[in-house]
Amino acid sequence: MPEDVNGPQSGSSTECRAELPVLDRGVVHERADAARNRLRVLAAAERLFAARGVAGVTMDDVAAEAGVGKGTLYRRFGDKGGLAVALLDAREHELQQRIISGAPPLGPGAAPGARLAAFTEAYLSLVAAQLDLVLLSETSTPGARFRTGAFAFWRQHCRYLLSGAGTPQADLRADLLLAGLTAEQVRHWLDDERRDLATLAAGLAAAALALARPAR
Amino acid sequence: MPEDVNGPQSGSSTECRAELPVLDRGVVHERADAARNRLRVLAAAERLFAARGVAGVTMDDVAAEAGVGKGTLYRRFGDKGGLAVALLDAREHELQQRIISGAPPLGPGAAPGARLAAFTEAYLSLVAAQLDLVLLSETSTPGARFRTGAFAFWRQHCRYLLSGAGTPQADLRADLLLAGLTAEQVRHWLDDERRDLATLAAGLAAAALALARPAR
DNA sequence: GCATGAAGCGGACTCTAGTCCGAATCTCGC
DNA sequence: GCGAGATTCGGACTAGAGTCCGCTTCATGC
Repeated sequence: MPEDVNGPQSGSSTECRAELPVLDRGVVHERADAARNRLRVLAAAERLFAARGVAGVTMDDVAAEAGVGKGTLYRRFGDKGGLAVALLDAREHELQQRIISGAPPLGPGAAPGARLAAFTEAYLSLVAAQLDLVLLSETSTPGARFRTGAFAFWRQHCRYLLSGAGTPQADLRADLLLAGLTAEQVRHWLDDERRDLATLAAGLAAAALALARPAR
Repeated sequence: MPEDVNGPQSGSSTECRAELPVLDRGVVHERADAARNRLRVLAAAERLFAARGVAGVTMDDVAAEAGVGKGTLYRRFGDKGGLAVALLDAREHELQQRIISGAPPLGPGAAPGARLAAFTEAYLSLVAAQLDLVLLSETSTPGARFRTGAFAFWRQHCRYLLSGAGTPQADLRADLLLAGLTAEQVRHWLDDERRDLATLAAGLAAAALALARPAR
């Protein structure tokens, strides 16, 4: 396991540091060739994934399409999951912004319960829209899910809202809610059980509220 | 993906068919050599896993230790996860029996909420006791978790209890609760966050009850 | 400019899961 | 018993993820 996963790469999130853990791994000095290759790889991966599906693309394919060696790929992104994380970065960041400074009920201003329900629906739809990538990012390595910066953000947000709602053991319940929003689980509901996304979102939002209610 | 995963192998669960989906794939005719090899493989796997840990054992190792070809291994168990499922079979079956015909609050007789809490704790401790095997069985293949017979049992049981408690969307919430009991999640709580098993059990049982409460 | 050391590069290599198919073995009807 | 046909066996083979390390390229101080 490399220590440099997603090195300098998400270089646009510095506001909001005080409140929530948004990562901006030091935007130290990225060498020109490194930057060029990073962009090439990301573009190549996006192209290939779109064309052949995430499962139909090997790391060799990505390296070849990007005109880069495999070593470069791995030095940069750690593993296949790291590549997925990098590709998801923009979308996740956008949702993070809506949470931090967007309009209620997702953004600040609404009651914690309402915000939690809104978050549940918004996050579910992000996952559903990028199912394969999220799945890859969560399962490439055991426990990968818990190690991404994005996860830390979602968890922290849920904990905050649950605490605000007076929920006992907010930490645990935040994890429980997020466990239900795993790509694997969402895929199961959507594909295997053929549930309707909107209905699922409503059901999960209701469940989140049940979880949030303070002890009687 | 083979179609014969875990063929004739869990040949001891026929009672309780009416109430819950316990699988006993036809105990048709297992050839003598096949039976001998199945036992050898299971014994070899148990030995190796105990000695070197699940992660430190390859399928080649198991085949060699069992004195059997790799083809045999795969024909029999489908993949590494199938082997784990077979190894877990006995333990899971025992819990299933306690649920079906054991003493309350786990067994019949107690109120649905109490049974749900008891199930949560009992299942959590089963998972914790066999973390590596359960992890393997759940993650060897995407969606593997949802395909095992054992999972169908746990889910059905939770659905039944939640319905009995008057919970809206019992199906969805059963899945949500079980999502919090995946090996990945449990491992995270136990190993990464170093939570205490007993406290975790209590917290999850409480969360299960919150999930179970009927809409106000 | 240019020397120099650090960072980045890339492709050959390893390791393991999973597949395939000819050969061996078993079961059943006679 | 015994032959026929299906089932099982087993090890060589494939594919793809991830590692390694000598070579190249860059950025900085002079």
